[in-house]
Amino acid sequence: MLLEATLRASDHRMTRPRRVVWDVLNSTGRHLSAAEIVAAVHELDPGINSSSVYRTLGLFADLDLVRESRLTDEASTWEVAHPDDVIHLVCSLCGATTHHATDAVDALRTQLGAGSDFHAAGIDVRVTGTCSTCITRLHD
Amino acid sequence: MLLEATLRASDHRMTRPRRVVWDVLNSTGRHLSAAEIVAAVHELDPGINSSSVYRTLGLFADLDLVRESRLTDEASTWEVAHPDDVIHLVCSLCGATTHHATDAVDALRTQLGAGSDFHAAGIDVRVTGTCSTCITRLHD
DNA sequence: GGCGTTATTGCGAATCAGTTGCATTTGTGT
DNA sequence: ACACAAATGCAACTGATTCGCAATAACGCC
Repeated sequence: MLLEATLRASDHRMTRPRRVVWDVLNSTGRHLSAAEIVAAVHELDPGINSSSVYRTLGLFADLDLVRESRLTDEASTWEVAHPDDVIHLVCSLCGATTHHATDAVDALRTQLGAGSDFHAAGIDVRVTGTCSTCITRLHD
Repeated sequence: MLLEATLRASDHRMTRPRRVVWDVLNSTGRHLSAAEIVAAVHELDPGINSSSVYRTLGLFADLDLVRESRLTDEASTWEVAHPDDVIHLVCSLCGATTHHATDAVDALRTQLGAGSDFHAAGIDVRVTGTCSTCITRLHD
C-alpha cells in the first residue's frame, strides 16, 4: 500500500499503468532499463503505452519511490528506492549490478557537513570493477 | 605535450580536431557537455565536424585522458581526467559542479578489497545538494 | 451508485544526443 | 616527395525519450 498512500498524499491518482509499473519494479528487485520495464509491463498488459511508463517512472522518481541510475554508458536504469549507504557495484564484464552496504557514505556525509560549505542532499556511489562470478570465470 | 605523447604511445595520430578538443577541455577546467565542447571547438575552428568531436572524446576516454560523467539527468559531461578521490559536488539549484578531495574513497576501496568478493577498478562519487553560493542566495 | 471534473492515458509525431558508412583528406614513416 | 593507413567531414540514421492533444478513467460529491 506504500504506492497508493504515497500517490494520495501527493494528490495523484492510482491508475492501472502506475500499479503495473510498480509491480514490475518490485517483483524483480533488480536494476531495470526503461526498455525492460516497458517489456515487462506489456507482458502484464499490452495496452499500456510506453509514454505512460516513462511518465510513471518520472513521477515515481519525483516522489522518491524509485531511483534512476546511470550506471553504465548505456541507457539509465531504474530500481525501487533504497538508502544512500547502499552503493552499486557494477561488473564491467557481465554488466551485473549488485548492492553493497557501507558506512563510508555516512563518513563522507559527516565529513562534508563539517568541513565544506556544500549542503549534501544525496550521495551516489558507483564502483566499477569485476564481480566474483567473472573473476572465477577468468581462471579457466 | 601529454596529449601528443599519449597519442603516439597508443599508435594514434596528432590531428587538428584532437588538439582543439584538448585545448578546449584544458582551458576551462570545468565540466562541459558535448554540445558545449562542440560550440567551443567551432569558435576556434568552425571547420571541425561534431562527429569528430564525439569520436575524439571517445578516444580520449579510452586513453584515460578525459572522464565522462553522468552527473545530472541531462546529457553527460566531460572533463580532463583526475583521480577517483576527487569527487563531484553537484548543486541542484544552479547546476554548478565542484570538486572535493576526500579520503572516504580510499577508505571504501580498502573496505571493498578486504570484505567483499568484488574487485574494484574505479569509484565514482556524486554528491547532490546545495552549493554555498546558492545557500547564501536563499537568505535574501 | 451515478455524475462531473480534471488528471492521466494512448497515440503518433517530434526531438535530440550520439553513431555510422563512405568518399576524401591528412599525418607519418620511409 | 610518396604511399598507405588513419582520421575527417558529411549526411543519413538510430534509438531513447518527450510532447501535444483528443479520448478515457479516477475520484470527490451528492
